[in-house]
Amino acid sequence: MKVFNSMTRKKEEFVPIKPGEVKMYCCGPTVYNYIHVGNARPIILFDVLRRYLEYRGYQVTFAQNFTDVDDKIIKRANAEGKTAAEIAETYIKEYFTDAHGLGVRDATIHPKATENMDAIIAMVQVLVEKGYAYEKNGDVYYRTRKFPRYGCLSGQSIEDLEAGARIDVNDVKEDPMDFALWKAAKPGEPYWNSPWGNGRPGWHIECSAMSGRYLGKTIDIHCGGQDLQFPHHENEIAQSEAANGCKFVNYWMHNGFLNIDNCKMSKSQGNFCTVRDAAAVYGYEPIRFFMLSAHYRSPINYSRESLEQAQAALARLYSAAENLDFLIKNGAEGGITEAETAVTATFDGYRQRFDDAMDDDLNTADAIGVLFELVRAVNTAVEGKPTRAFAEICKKMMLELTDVLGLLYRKQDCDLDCRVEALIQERQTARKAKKFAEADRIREELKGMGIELMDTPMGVKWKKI
RNA sequence: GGCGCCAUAGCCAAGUGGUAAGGCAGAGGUCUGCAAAACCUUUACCCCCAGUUCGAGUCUGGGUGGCGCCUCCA
Repeated sequence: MKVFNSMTRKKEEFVPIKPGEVKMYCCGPTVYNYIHVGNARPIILFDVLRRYLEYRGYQVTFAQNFTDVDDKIIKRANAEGKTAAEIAETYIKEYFTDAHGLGVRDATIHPKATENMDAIIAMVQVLVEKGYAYEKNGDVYYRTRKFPRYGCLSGQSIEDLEAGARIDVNDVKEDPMDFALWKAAKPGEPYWNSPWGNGRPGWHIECSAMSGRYLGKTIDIHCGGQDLQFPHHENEIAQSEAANGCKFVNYWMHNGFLNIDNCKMSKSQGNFCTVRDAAAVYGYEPIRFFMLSAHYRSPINYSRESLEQAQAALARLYSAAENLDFLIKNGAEGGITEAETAVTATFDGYRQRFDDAMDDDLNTADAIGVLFELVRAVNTAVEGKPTRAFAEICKKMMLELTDVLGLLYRKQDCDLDCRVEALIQERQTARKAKKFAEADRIREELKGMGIELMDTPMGVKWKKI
């Protein structure tokens, strides 16, 4: 498998540190609000990366943190008269509602900054002892000039970075590029005890500390949005490598932005749309499909049209899958025929092309193309009256690929199923008696329930619209 | 100022130098009591100009147009 490494800016063959195992870390959300559609992009994408690695036989340990102490959380807590912990807890819960809705599996571990203060403080201490950090009035700052590789990820020297830096008046710091590892507590803020007095961690240190604690000093893959490349990931490198004295990350992966009206969607710009709101209009799964329909490093534009196209494309997938379910119940008995065997013989080719696409830096768009080609082949092969056994093999093949992408996870509603089946029976009776007006009336009634019927030689199929 | 990205059909979007995947939308057809789904057919001067090459969407240079990071941000 090849992945584009943001550090070297090249596609590289992926070689894990330990054969058969992958340690990956993804920067998770700061929990002060519902996640927006832009936040969902890395969450979905790296869920697919994890699924694909597992599909290829790797044992994956995947850590995704929650930043649960931070200025924005504190600000919101104060505004609502709650504690920061309450705000964080609320939005962690909401995060999981959205993530599960989007078909995202839980990471192996979801560490929280507040539950890892010991590791964070210990790491800051090491940095101070090694001379990479200094304390000033209860704050601790990282001395960027002490770390020669600073800027390696963003491809910039400290001088270049400073030249473009916006005004940052802070007499406390030795250098404008220095960043906070620890912040002295201000009145009304949550704090923890430390060798430098009461305070809380800076944003960057938690990822270094938790990545080290849960995955080890050197990890295989570290991922996140492109906007984290600088300064967040740059700072993580500086912290981890200075403290641990070894390479921090072998492969850096960054996803492109999600735009809205061709502008970056971000909370700070206020042009964001929450996953919750988008899902209310389009459903969760089309959001996932939309994200995977383009390459992860390209910018994508969120729009009504894009989401509606994703809905329609997904409907084709569901329609094929449900068609197969129907045939598994109603198809011909007996072993698969010669003609059917000829079709299943082609399946390895689809799988291979799918894998090739995913191997090429996670080309999900290409992989989806292969999936649709498979769908057409299956749809064609299944015309007439196929055997149940054949339908079953086709379904299995299809699910094998959709599972890697995390698609087709929509649940069945058993209660609804029973009512629908009963009405379909009534309509069939009417049709046999050639009472077409009555039959059409029932079809309309079902349509009102969001159910669409399809008459076939093998019986009536139905689906949710 | 520094670093970097993108430009493929009406729309979305892949594409190891050998005359363009896939999806959506549109048109025609097959099937159907009527439908729906499905299937078949159909839709591309690959932003412009040079260059390298037997051959370029794909490489090089130069334009034009759009975008990102250098500040909290997925």
